[in-house]
Parts: sequence; C-alpha cells; structure tokens
Amino acid sequence: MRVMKNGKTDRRVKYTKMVLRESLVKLLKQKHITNITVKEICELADINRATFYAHYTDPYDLLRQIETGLLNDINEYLAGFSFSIDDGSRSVQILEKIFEYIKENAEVCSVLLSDKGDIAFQQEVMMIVQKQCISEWTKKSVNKDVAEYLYSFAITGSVGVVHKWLKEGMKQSPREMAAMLINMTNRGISAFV
Amino acid sequence: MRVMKNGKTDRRVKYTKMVLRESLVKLLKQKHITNITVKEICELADINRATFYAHYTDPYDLLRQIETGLLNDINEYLAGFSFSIDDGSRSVQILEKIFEYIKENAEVCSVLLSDKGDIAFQQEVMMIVQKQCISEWTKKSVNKDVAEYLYSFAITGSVGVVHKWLKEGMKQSPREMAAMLINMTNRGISAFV
DNA sequence: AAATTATTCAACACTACGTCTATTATCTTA
DNA sequence: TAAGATAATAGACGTAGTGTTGAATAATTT
Repeated sequence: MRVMKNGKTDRRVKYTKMVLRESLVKLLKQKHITNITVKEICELADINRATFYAHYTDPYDLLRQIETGLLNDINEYLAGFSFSIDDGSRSVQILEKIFEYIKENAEVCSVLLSDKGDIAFQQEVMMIVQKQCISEWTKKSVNKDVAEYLYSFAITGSVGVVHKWLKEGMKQSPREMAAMLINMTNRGISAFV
Repeated sequence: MRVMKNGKTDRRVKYTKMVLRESLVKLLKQKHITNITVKEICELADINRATFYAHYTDPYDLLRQIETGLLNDINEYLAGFSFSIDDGSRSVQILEKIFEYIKENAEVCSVLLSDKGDIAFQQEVMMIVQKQCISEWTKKSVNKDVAEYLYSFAITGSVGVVHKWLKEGMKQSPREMAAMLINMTNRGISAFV
C-alpha cells in the first residue's frame, strides 16, 4: 500500500479492509478464531485470497487489528468526557462510560468481549479503568505485592462480570454495573450483605 | 479397545495414552493448543498417527481428557481430608488444599492453569471451592442476581490470581494464597487497607 | 487522459488431515 | 507356554487449506 500525496488511503483498500473485518466478525459469532480459515473469510467477503495476504498475515492478525481499532475508539470516546478529579467517583464514572460504550457498540463488542474472544484483549479494556485506580490504591498504603494480586483479581474478575452481562442481554444499566463492579472491588461480598 | 475380563486395560493402550499425554503437555509449554498438530504430538511421542486417531479425535480431545483426569484427581485428593463444618473457615481450608495440590503437581498444573490453558477448565477447578460457599452467601441474604455476578467476579478473579501465582514461581505459601483470596472475595480492597 | 496500483485469476508446491488395508508385535487367557 | 485376540505400525490415499507467484484486469489518483 503506497502512501498517497494527500495522506489518505485508496478507496479500494478501505473497502477491502472493511468487508474483511465485517466478515471475520460474522464468523466469530459462529466459531472460535482458531477454526476460521483465510479461505472462508475471503469467500464471505467476496475478496480474493491473494488480496487478504496483501494486508494481513493470517486471521489472527486481522482480529488483532480489529481489536486495537476498538481500543483506540474507546479511548477516543472517553477523551470526549471530562471526569471529576475526585478519586472516589472517578473510577465509577469511567467504568459507567465503558459499559455505555459496550452497549452502544454491542454488535462488535458482544463478539470481542464474550467468552469466545481474546482474554488478553479484554483485560486491556478493563485495565483502562484500573490504571486510574493505581494511585488511589497505593495511597491507601496497601502492600505492593498484595496490590498486584488485587489488580489481577479485580481485572480478571471484571472480565468475568462483563461476559455475564453480555451473555444475558445487558439487562442492568451501565450505571448499575459500574457501581456493582466498584463495590465488589472495594468491599467484596460484604458490600452486598 | 475391548473390555477385558478382569476389567483392566491392555498395557499397550496404557502406554500409548501415557506418552501421548506427556507429549501434549510438553508441547503446551511452548505453544497454544490450537497451534499443535496431531502429527507433531505423535512424532514427539513416537506413536503412529493412526494410533492417535484410534483413541482421540483431535489434540483438543486429548487435552480435555487430561483435564478431566486432573479434575478427578483433585476431587480424590480433597476427599482425603476432613474439613470442619464451620462455614467460616471451611472455604479457606479447601482453597489451601487446592493451592497445595497445584504446587505438588506443578508440572502439569503450571501448563493447564496458566494463561495458555483453557479458561473454562480453570473455572471448573475454582468452582469446586465456590460451590462450598453458595449456601454461605445466600444465607447472608444477598440479592440473587447480584449473587450470580459475585460468583462470576470471584471465580474469574481467582483464576487471574492463580495465573499470577504460577507465573511468578509460587512464592507465597498455599495458606497465604487461600487467605488472600478469601479476603478479596469477602471484603475486597478494604480487607488490605 | 495517463500513470499508478490494488485486485483478480489461475496455478504452484507444501503440509496436515482423516481413513484404510495389510502386516507385525504384544498382550491375555486358557 | 501355546493359541487366539487385538493393539500398533507402515504406507498409501484423496482432500483441503496454506502462502506465494506472475500476468491480466479494474479502479483510483493526479
């Protein structure tokens, strides 16, 4: 792909990449990435197989590019809001926005963030919030080793909650989910007794 | 495989299955199950490819059989101990035993329970403990919907903690880990402030 | 309108798959 | 321990997807 004078990309390239992305997402609804062949992606997208290899090395490469695209999109989305500096509610606010984003982009998200998707990617999404909490937690004078285990627990735990939320049709509101997650992280079961 | 009169299995079958299991575990240390071929499993095990197909449909079938074997083994292991009826410490005790089991069988466990392994299986392992807590939790009059989210959070969170523990060489004692996990689940961050 | 380049088409060798048959080696049991 | 049973092997088979190539075609940019 040559770099054009005006910096834009060739319309043909845009189209090719778009249909290939759509095609993969469709297939991911049915089966795991590892069972998806280049051949079927191309057939569904009506794109020549040689063209696929001109842009991606394999289906997983295509998936990874969809993921990073989504990650950037979420960050842009969050940048559009101004959150309070106050540590206490900041995390909840950001989390709420993330749940809203997921709900608005349910088509893609319900595939990429479901059990079928890539866990590592999902943890990246959840880490966006947790990064905001690091200073907050260390301020609370938690032992450093323990703090790291808390991160793991909270992040992977959150991924599990999002899975369940998506699987069951996103019945709870983003606000509810955000509050629930923060409560679980901060006070565990005792918060709900 | 014919059923023999004394109920035992043919030595040849035992051997074949054993080396195939070992072979797959070795390969899983290097790469994900989806990138492992029947061909290379057999070459490493020095077993004919046709023989593989006589016992398993594909590498994933073999993996699943290793997993259920481990699961049975853990349950047998736990059955060897008598835990107190007292709800408060029962979960901690069981969890401690599980961490001990993992440490003692680090060879297999550090593969099957690592990030490379199957999440669904890992959740099954963690569910052994959580099952013991259900009555405990509902006793505490937690809302039922919320309780389910708590399960998801706690179970997937625990998986994350185990990952980290294994990845960093199991420095903490099983007792420490068990206590930490129960604390996180019950009281969240507030337990460590 | 001309130059550029992305896409297509067809063919290529390669690798793994899953199955089959005949043969050999090993185990069980009487 | 000998006879019968059966598990494992060797080798070949067609199938399917891979990743690459070169020439022809179509669309886009300038």
